[in-house]
Amino acid sequence: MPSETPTLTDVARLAGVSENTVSRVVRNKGSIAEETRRRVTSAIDQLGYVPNRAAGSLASSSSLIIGVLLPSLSNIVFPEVLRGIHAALVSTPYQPMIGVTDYDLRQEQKILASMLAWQPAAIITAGFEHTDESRRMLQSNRIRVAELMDIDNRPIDLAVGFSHRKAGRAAAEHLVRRGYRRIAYVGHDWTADRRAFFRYEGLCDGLQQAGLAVAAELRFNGPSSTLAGRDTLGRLQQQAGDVDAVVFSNDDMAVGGFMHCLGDGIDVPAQLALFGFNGLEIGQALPKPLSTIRSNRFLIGKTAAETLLQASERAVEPHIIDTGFDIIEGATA
Amino acid sequence: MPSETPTLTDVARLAGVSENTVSRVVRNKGSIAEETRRRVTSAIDQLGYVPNRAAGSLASSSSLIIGVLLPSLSNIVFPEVLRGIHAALVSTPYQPMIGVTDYDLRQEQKILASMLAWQPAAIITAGFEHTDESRRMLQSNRIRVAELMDIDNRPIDLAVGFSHRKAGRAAAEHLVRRGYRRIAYVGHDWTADRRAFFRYEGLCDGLQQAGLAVAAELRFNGPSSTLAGRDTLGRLQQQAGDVDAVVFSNDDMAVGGFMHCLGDGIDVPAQLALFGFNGLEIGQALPKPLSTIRSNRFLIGKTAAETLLQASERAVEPHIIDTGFDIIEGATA
DNA sequence: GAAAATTATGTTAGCGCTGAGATAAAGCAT
DNA sequence: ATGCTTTATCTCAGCGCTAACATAATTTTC
Repeated sequence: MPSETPTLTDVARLAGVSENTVSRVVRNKGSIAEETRRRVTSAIDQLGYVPNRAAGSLASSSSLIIGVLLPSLSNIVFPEVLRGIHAALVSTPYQPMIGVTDYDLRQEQKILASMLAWQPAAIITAGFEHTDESRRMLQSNRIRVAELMDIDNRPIDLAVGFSHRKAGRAAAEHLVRRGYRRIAYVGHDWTADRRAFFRYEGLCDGLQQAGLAVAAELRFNGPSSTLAGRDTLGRLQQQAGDVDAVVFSNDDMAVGGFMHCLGDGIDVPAQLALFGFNGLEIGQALPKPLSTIRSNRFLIGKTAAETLLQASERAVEPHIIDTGFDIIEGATA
Repeated sequence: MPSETPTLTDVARLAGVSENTVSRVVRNKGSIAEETRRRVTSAIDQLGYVPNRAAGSLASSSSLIIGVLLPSLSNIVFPEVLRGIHAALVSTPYQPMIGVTDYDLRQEQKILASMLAWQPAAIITAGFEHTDESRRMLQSNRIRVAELMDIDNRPIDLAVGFSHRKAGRAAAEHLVRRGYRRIAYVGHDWTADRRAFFRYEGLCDGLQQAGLAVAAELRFNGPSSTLAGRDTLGRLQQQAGDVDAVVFSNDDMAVGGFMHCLGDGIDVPAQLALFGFNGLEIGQALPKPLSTIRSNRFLIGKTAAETLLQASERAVEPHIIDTGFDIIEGATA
C-alpha cells in the first residue's frame, strides 16, 4: 500500500501489466489493446497517479517545458504574447517556464543557459537580438526555436510576427492620405526596443514616398510610458510649433500625448493629429478613440506555440509566419 | 573527448575528483578544500558544464522550479506580481513556471496537478480560493505555498498582501474627510474577483462609520476594463443623478470613468469626484492625476518569493506579511 | 598522546521513467 | 500448414544526478 505518491510501478502492479505498458498508455504511444488501456487508466484514476516529469525528462532527455524569454513584463504587450502562448499550451502537457531579460542580451544569455539545463522542448523568444553565445546555444541545440514579434530578420528556426517597417510605412500612408503634411515623431529609447526603430524607418520611407520627411522628432531617453509620451510631446511642441500630426512610437506614448493635448486645450485632431501603435484598449477608451495600428500580440504567441508543437524537428529552411496588422481608423488622425 | 553536453562525470574526471565532490561544489554544499574547489570550477568552465536539472530533481525529489498560478495576464496587476517574483528569483537558480487559471478554480486545480508533477520547490498563487482537491494537494505536499494579494484569510503557509477591506475603508475615510457625502460605487463582476468585493465591503464599513451609505451603485457584468468603466459610469449617471463622488473597483474602471467625464464635459472633481484603486501609471498620467490607492504588486511578488526561499520548510503556524498600501491624493477626489 | 570531533573526500545505490530490443500472440498470404 | 508481417506486451539497462554512509586526513580536547 503506497502511502507516498504512486509511481508507474504501483500503477503497473495494480493493472497487472508491465511498467512500460503503463508508460505507453500515459504517453499515448505505440499500440495498446483497448482492454489493457482501460485497465491501466482505471488503475491510474484509482491511485491518482501523476507522472514524475523529472524522471521522464531524464530518461527521454527532453522535457515538456517551453522556455519563454521576454524582454519585459511592464509593457502589457509581452504579457499578452505570453497569454497567447499559454492559450496554445493549456490543453497540452507542456508548461511554460518564463524568463525576463530586461532588454539585456547578457541577461538573456544567462537565463537561456539555465533554461536549456531543463532540456526544454522549445524556446520562444521575443526578438532576434542575441549574443553570439546565445545564438550558438540555440543553433547547436536542435530544439525548436521561435523568434517573435518581427519578421524583418532571418530567424534561426521560426519567426512569427509582422513587418514593423511595413507598419511604419502604413502609418505614414494613412496620415498622408488624410492630408497631413507636417508630420512629427515622438518616441522612446530604441536601443532596447529595436522594433520601434524599424517602425520609425518605415515611417521615414513612407513619408519619402510622398515627397515628405519627418518634420520634427523627439525621443524620450528611457522606456515608453504614458507619462513619457505626455512630457515628450510637450517638449516637442515648445521646440517645433507648426506640426499638424504626430506619430508616436506606441500607444502608451500616444495616450500620454493625448493627455498633454487635453491639458493644454489642444483640439485633436483639428489642431494636432495623433497616431499610435499597438491598438491597446486604453487608446480605444479615450474620449476620441486613438488612430493606431493593431498588432496581434495574442495571436503571435498562440501561433508560435502551436506551430512549434506541430513538429519536434526543425525544417531545413527557417520558416516565417506573418500575422499581419490592421489600421484602426480611430478619431485622432 | 565528450562531443555531447558534458556531465558531472566529465567534470569529475577532468578535475581528478569524484562526481560527488563536483556535485557538492556546484551546489555549494558541505565543506570543500579551497584548492579542490578551484580545480573543479576551472574544469566546469573549461567544459562549459551546465547541470542537468531533470537528473538533479529526480535524485533529490525536488526541483528548482517555483510554480506560479495567476488568475489572468490581461490585467496588468498580475504581470507586475510576476515581475516581482522574477526579480527575487533572477539571481538564484530557481525558475518560475507559470500557469494562468482564467479565474477558474477547476482550471487552477488542473494546472496545479501538472505543476506538482515537477516537484517544485514552492507554489505561489494569487488568491485564496481553491477547490477542496487543490487545497488537499497543497496541504499534503509539504512544499512551501504562498497565497498572494490578500491577507483577509488564513493562509495554508504564507500570505503576502494587504487587507482589501482596510483599503476600501481608507477610500471611504478619504472621501468623507474631503467632504463628499453622496458617494456611489462603480464596479465589475466580483464573483471572479473576490478582492474587489472585499474592498466594497470595506467601503460600506467606512461609510457606515461616518453615518453614510453607498448612494448608488452599478456593477458591470464582466471583467474590469477602461471601456467598462466609461460605460458603467455613464449608465449610473442616467439612473442616479445627485452623486458627488464615485469609488471605482479599480483604476482601469476609474480611468474609464474619467474618460466619460471628459466626453460629457463633467468637471472633475468639482461636479464629480473619482476614486480608483491600484495606483496604475495610466491613472497618474491623466490631465488630473487620479486619486487612488497604491497596491504594491511588485513588492508583493518579490516579498513572497524571497520569503519562500528563506526556508525550505513550513513553519508550524501560517505566516502573514502585510505589504500595506498608500493613499495617492491625486486631483480627482 | 589517545579519544573525540571536525573536515574533506570517496563509494554506492537508487530516484522514476523511457528507449531499444526481445518475445509472444495473432493475422495473413501462399 | 508454413513463413512473414503486424500487433501487443515485456525485459532491462541506464539517463545524470544526489543522499546516505563510509573512509581518510586533520584538528581539537583534556
